[in-house]
Amino acid sequence: MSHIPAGIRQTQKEKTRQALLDAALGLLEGQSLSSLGLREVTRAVGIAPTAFYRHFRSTADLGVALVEEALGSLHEMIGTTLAATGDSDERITRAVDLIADHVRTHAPHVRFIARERHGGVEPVRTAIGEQLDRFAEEVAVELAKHPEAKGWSEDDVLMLARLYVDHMVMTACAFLEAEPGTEERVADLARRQMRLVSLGRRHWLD
Amino acid sequence: MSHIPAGIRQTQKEKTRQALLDAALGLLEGQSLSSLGLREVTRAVGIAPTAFYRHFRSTADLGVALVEEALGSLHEMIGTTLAATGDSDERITRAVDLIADHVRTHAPHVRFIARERHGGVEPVRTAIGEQLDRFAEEVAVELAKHPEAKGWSEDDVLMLARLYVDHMVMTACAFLEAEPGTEERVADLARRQMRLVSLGRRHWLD
DNA sequence: AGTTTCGGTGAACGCCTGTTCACTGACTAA
DNA sequence: TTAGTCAGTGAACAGGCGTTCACCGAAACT
Repeated sequence: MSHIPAGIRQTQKEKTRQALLDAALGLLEGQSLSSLGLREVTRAVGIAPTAFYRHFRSTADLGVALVEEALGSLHEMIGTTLAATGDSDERITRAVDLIADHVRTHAPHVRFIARERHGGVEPVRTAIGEQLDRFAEEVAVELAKHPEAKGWSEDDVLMLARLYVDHMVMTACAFLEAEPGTEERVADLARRQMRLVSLGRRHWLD
Repeated sequence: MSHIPAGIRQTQKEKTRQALLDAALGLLEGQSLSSLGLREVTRAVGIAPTAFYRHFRSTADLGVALVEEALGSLHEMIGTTLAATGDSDERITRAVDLIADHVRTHAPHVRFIARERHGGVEPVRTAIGEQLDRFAEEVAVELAKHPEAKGWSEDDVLMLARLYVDHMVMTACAFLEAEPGTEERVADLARRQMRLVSLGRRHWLD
């Protein structure tokens, strides 16, 4: 008997909710959230359309939940990656490999974020923007710890952090759209771009 | 009597076609192309739904036409901007101002491109991707002309060009989402990021 | 054991959609 | 002047949509 109830009822509800999220994510591989129908999702799960309302107020609400699922778990990953040791090139290689891996294992999630970041559903756009802002702040904190950040203004650190985060998103999108077999070309491009940025970083205070 | 006929008929058809594009662009401020209905567009123009087919095969077809309208005219602008004289900082300032201006005067077009670049309609995604590829190549040609490109491999020039183009798109999106009054902060961030990239560029061959 | 809670149901509401078809009537070309 | 072209029409079809409501039955609480 656990302290948290987690009865049969709550468990089933969570399972159905997850099924709805999974089904929606699948359907969203080929369309945008603003054209995703509630009936479409419930049909894919095998429940009545009305049951949808027991879990989400609307498809926009479901979208926000998907943002959480797609990006919520990435915060700690970013922290540990940046805190890792190694010289600049090693860290760049590791970062790009990590992005490639993540896109490979979570393609639908990444596609959803790329699509809805500037998509037609305002609450979802906002949710993604907030998550990316958080990423940038977290990256900034890690960058500030590094000895290379000595003499940098707080604003300039954040500027660099945003550049890294946006480049990360850009790279993820490039992997997503890469024809099978051309991923290494994308990775090589991303690494060289990051190397150039790192070079600029080292000479920022000249 | 012009050599090109351009009779009353053809003129009217072109006018209606443009009205359809304009109406669609307006409707697309609040939704994605994949959820845009053909009836919705014709209703906004004030013609029968069936008349839509006289101009476009589908809404995807209309989307591709919108890509042409939004990006087709930008090629020469990019060329002249990069060919302009001035030191690095002046050129950066001018480029960012140009982006800000363009977003101000063509917000719906920019929003459409941002939204559909990774949107749910494949032909439109492809059309945007092709235009951005062309931009990158054109930027690469201009960069190669510059004395700073001495000793650079062709591949590295293209790498830098892609970074500039993607940063341009990123900046345009940032202007789009900037709260009124915060545009100068966005511009300042973009300029510093470009300055850092330019710094990396200068030390690439060290 | 009795009562309440609540995830899921199925019918029904009014409205929307893309596409077809035969059609009209102003412009065009002979 | 006559014949043809063709942008735009309006009705009809067969479906889709989001949302409402009263209802069921098993789990949860007392």
